Amino acid sequence: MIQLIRGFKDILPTEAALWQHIETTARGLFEDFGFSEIRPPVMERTELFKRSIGEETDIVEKEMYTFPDRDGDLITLRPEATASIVRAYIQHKLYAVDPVQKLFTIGPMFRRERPQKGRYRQFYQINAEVFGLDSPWIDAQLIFLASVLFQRLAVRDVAVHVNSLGCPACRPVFRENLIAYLSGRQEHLCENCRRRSTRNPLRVLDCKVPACREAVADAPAITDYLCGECRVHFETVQTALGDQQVAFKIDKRLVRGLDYYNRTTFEILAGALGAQNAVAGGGRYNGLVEMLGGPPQPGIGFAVGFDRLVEITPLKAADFQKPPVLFVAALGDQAMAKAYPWTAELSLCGIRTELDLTGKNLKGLMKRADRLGATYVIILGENELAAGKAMLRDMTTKAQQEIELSNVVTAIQEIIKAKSAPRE
RNA sequence: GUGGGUGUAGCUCAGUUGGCAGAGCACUUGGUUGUGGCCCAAGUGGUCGUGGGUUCAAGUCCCAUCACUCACCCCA
Repeated sequence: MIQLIRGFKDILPTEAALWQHIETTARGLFEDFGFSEIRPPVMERTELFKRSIGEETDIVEKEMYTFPDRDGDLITLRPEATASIVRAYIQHKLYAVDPVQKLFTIGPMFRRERPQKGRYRQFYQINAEVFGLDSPWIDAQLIFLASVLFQRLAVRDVAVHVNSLGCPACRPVFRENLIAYLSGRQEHLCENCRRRSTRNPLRVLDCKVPACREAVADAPAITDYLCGECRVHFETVQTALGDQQVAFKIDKRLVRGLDYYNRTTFEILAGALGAQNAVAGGGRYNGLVEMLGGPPQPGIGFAVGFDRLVEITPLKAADFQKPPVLFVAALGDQAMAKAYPWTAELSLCGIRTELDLTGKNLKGLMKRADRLGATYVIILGENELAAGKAMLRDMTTKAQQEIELSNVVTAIQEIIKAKSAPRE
């Protein structure tokens, strides 16, 4: 048997219902806050990711699905969405229409890592990106949006971590100080961090090796080196979050893996996830648009790990299934010939109708209707045909009533709509 | 890329010292001529992940391999 590729997975019908619910919730939330959907392709020129994410990152160095196209051009399955969205913003000159663009997208990403809990080679993200705004209020709003999304999905026990990475004016100063600090304690650092301590010293701060954590416990904090503008920016973000009762923690070790971040960065962590505990992460990337050939417009965005969200929401897939409202039990060829057209009519009217074609006897059909969770069963057999009627059974009350075959479609519609209307 | 754990029916899992391949659930049929859930009975269903080795005999022991899984690393 041919099996699916390692690290990939099927979203089966029973789970897909919950996925749809999460997607609908996210979509509705973003739209209410003025975001529009964008759907970039899942493949791009390799160069795009190299330049945006950074040559020295793990993603680019060893995790991308990259291969030559027929003509020899290198193309890559996207490991994240921001690069593509920035590319689209530039390529279609969206900034010319309005530099301010608030966009979201939902779709699969690909990274060739070793699979484990909460980590797949094809995984899904909900992304939100905002271009053209440098205001700290939008930083806060994005963090707020992410936390509202979790609330709406009944997710509890998440921790919002925020930090500021400064800007080209202040980060270099911090960087120099950090390098100086690290050079004095090389012997306490792991092999990775020794290598990183000059090349990418900020990454040392979030190393999880206990010895490294200890060694950098009293390392200089970026927040002490912020320039005036960055300081005010960061403070305003905090004020806004506080005003909206978003609980957060300043995490001076939060530096994040992608090269393009500056100023605000944040992560949302969930305890229930095990080692892969980040459900969302993002930050500001002023300069990225320009670096990729666009105008100097600021940007900020975040990604939510869809698969991880599915794992931590207490919502149950079973609650989102859509069982048939009406199950049609037609006994015999004549009954089937009669039932077939009006069954389709009911479906076209928006009533979930299941015309059973298994050819079982009535007992078997009733059993099947029950298992499918049908609200009503309509029985059409020889007796009913002879009388010009069909028998409608309410599966919860067991009450049965006869329906005239002459106007069976409208009669059933009225009964079903009368019952479901009060719930609106 | 590196380590640990696990692979037996559709699902969840037993399987003793190496000695006939098992249970519960699900499914099919019947008990009930055309009425579901509960109950009872019978039945269907197996490349014991795969390949090799040891043995009179392997689900069980050995080697290899694949898959899944958890962790390292990194991130959503």
